[in-house]
Amino acid sequence: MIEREIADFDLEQIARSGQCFRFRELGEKRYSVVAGGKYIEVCQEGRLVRFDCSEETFESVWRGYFDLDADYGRYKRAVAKRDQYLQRAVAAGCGLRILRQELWETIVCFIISQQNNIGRITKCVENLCSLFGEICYNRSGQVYNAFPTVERLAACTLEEFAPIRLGYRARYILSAARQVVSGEVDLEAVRHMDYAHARTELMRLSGVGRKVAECICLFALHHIDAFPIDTHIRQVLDAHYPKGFPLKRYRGFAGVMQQYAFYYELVTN
DNA sequence: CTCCAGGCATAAA
DNA sequence: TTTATGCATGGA
Repeated sequence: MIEREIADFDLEQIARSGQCFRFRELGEKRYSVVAGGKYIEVCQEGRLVRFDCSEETFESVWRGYFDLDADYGRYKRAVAKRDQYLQRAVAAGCGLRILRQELWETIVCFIISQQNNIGRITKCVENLCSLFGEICYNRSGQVYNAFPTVERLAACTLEEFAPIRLGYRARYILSAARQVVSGEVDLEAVRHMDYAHARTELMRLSGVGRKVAECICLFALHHIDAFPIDTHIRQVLDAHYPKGFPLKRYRGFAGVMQQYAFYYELVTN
């Protein structure tokens, strides 16, 4: 069991922020997460966060996953004092973090996310994992499913996807998986590209347009200058930033501001 | 019944 | 290059 006092960290906000669909609420401020094939239970009391794992696993996996080495106070202090909207958004989501999620998993989840709502996205991801994800056991001997590998999904047929209820996104995922397995799109290369090149390359995948590619860049590749504009952010920009969002002010970490705004819309609507 | 949810692919202008 | 349209599903 690892215990840490962590500033600017709120497990509940992170779990509800809609960047990862594999958090499960176990109890009061207590969640499980499956990421990169690994299972962990985390709980929080005030600033004290408990990670149920070994020191080695905490250092090699979860410190990076939860972005614990970043100084979110610095991001928050950059917010313009007179920007009332963003000030409120940061106050509402003061414990958010940009996670470092596994690339293939993030590609699939955000293909599913298009023209969809978070509740149904979560169900689709659950269905996908329980059908095609490797069966694993946590430290208590409970079963969980890893996220399906790209090879496993590439070997599927559209008919096998039917019970997942992916709608028209099923063929996108199948095609994207085959593009990766065939080498047509090289994810290992994408990992080493800068933001602009990674986005362009990801958009070659079927079902991945600009918005989904930017989400993948932000939530998997940690290009935190990515600023995905979805329907909610569009409304925020129209209502509060008629002259455009001040991207220059937040150059290098605009994606963090995007996440504060997205979460704020989530909890206030 | 209609409208909408973290858009995308395709065709047409 | 920008702008219209169809697309699966389920909940409000």
